[in-house]
Amino acid sequence: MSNQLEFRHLRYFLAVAEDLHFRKAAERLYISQPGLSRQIKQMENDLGLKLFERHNRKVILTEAGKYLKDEFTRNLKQLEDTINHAKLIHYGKTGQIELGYVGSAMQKLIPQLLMNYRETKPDVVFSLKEMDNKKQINALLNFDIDIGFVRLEEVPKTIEKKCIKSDIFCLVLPEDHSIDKSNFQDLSQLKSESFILFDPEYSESYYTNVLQVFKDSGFMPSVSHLTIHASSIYNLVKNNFGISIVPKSLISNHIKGVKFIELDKIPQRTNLSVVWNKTNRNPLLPELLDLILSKPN
Amino acid sequence: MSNQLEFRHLRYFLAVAEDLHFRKAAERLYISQPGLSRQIKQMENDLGLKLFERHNRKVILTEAGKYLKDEFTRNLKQLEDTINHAKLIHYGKTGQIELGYVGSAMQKLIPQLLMNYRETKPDVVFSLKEMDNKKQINALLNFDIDIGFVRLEEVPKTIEKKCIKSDIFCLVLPEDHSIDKSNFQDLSQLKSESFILFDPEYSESYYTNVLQVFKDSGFMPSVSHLTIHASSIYNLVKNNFGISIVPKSLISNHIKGVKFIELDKIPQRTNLSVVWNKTNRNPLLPELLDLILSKPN
DNA sequence: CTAATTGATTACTCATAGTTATCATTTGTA
DNA sequence: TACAAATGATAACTATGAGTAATCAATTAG
Repeated sequence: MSNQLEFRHLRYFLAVAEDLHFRKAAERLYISQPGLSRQIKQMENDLGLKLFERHNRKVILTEAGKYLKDEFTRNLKQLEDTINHAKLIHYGKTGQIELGYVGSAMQKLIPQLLMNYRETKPDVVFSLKEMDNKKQINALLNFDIDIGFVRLEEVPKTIEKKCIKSDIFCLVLPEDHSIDKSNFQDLSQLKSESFILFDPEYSESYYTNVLQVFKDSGFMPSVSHLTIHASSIYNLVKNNFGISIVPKSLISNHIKGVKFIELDKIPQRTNLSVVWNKTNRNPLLPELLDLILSKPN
Repeated sequence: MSNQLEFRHLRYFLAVAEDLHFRKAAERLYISQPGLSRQIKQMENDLGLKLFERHNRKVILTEAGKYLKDEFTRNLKQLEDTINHAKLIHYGKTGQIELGYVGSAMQKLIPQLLMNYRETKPDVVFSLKEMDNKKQINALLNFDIDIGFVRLEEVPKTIEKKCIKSDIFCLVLPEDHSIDKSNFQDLSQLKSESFILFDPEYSESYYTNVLQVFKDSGFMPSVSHLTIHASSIYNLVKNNFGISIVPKSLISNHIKGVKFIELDKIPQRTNLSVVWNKTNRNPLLPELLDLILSKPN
């Protein structure tokens, strides 16, 4: 079904939809009227719906036809823009950057970065893909992305890495928890709690880093839930399913029902790094890296 | 240029872009390798750019090719969604409504209307077109739109009209103008000012209505600027190019640098009306009209 | 050094887009 | 009422070009 559909059909359909007149449309398309009639009919069969109501001496669009007229017009226009942009890329006038990131980098960093970059290079197309640390490294090696934002300490030799943000950890507690900033001294106060942590599947090295925090406090936590999204953690904590530890940068102002305590005494930090492939030849990459690395981290 | 391009080419290109291997891709597409090679080459000629770098024993995407891979994938996906939606329309499961409006109706009314409607019929596609009063009437007669929002008193016989909002006028003055709510009594206080008004080209009947306001106050205003957008009026007034009169509904909360005085004493109102074609058979229309007309205006 | 892998080239064939000629139906008009 | 013009559908034919099989050239692996 709808596998024989070609652009030709769309062009023909749009011509008829505009003129509502097969002969005129055929003339405008430089083909014969019977040929046009047949193509439209074939298209109708193919899509499994009637595009036109043929009355004795007039042709009108069906409801579905009206809808498709608008959508196909948009679609062809978009395709044309796409091709023009591809030509710009081909002739080195502009380009695109494929960017991978772990969810936590989307909080503030990447939106800001894109806004800054867009000021100087408004034509560049960004393609954003949320992926975990491992996937980003693989994607860099295959040139599927040009640049990544990861929480990793170790990367392969061909991958370059530069830390751009060092974050302290924060405790996440339900709003009415007995411990708060005034009486908190040490993590060991919480050894009997159950914890909600980021899934090690998502970032191995982040997980071991967090576990080290507990080890340093002299206990191993009982882990009740593993999750991938910070918002799930907040929800679970709010509803008393456990408590958690997250990097400070994952905290935004408007999170209701939980409270945070900064763990500024412990040595562990979670580092957000830019990573890229040394052998990547994307001409836009050096400038983008300059922009990122020139920032006061 | 790029007029021979067909969906076939996109499908073939995407297959090769995914496999980076002509033979495997050809197999997957159930065609022979030479056929595939030729189609890709033809596509490259047609677009005027190289999609792949063919090395001795490996094929890689060019920058433009990478970009096109993403875009074409998106495009085909979108097209598929479009066709599925058209089928829903065809089988009467849902539909689309083409809606025309004068700019001033976009302020609050239409967004709210759409939000209300979407609650009950989330699948219906709205196609919004800003058009002046005359164009909307024509579009209704040609069934190019299903419903319109106009400021008109007279409409043709086949067009139905119902007033949904009656607005008083407001004076628009620069913030530091000597006249304000406390000392304003009558428009004739402003007979020596120059006025910025909506272009009669955009709405004849609105213009004559406004002129009647002045006539009733015993003077004809000197008109310094004509414009189509309310925001231009506010900007011009702010910068002391003149003062103006606008319908109250065009005023939003966050307009800086100007002040407004309601003209609640004068009899003129500017009416916003829904208009539709009696003979329109769009099955979604009656329900939409119900929703609009049931509202306390 | 041979065998396997891979994309390009060449010469063929066959499916189908497009053509010409014609029909059926309707509408406007003499 | 009859005749000419208009409009889309149908049928039979043609020719363009998508797809094929066979082969080549270049490279890599064992």
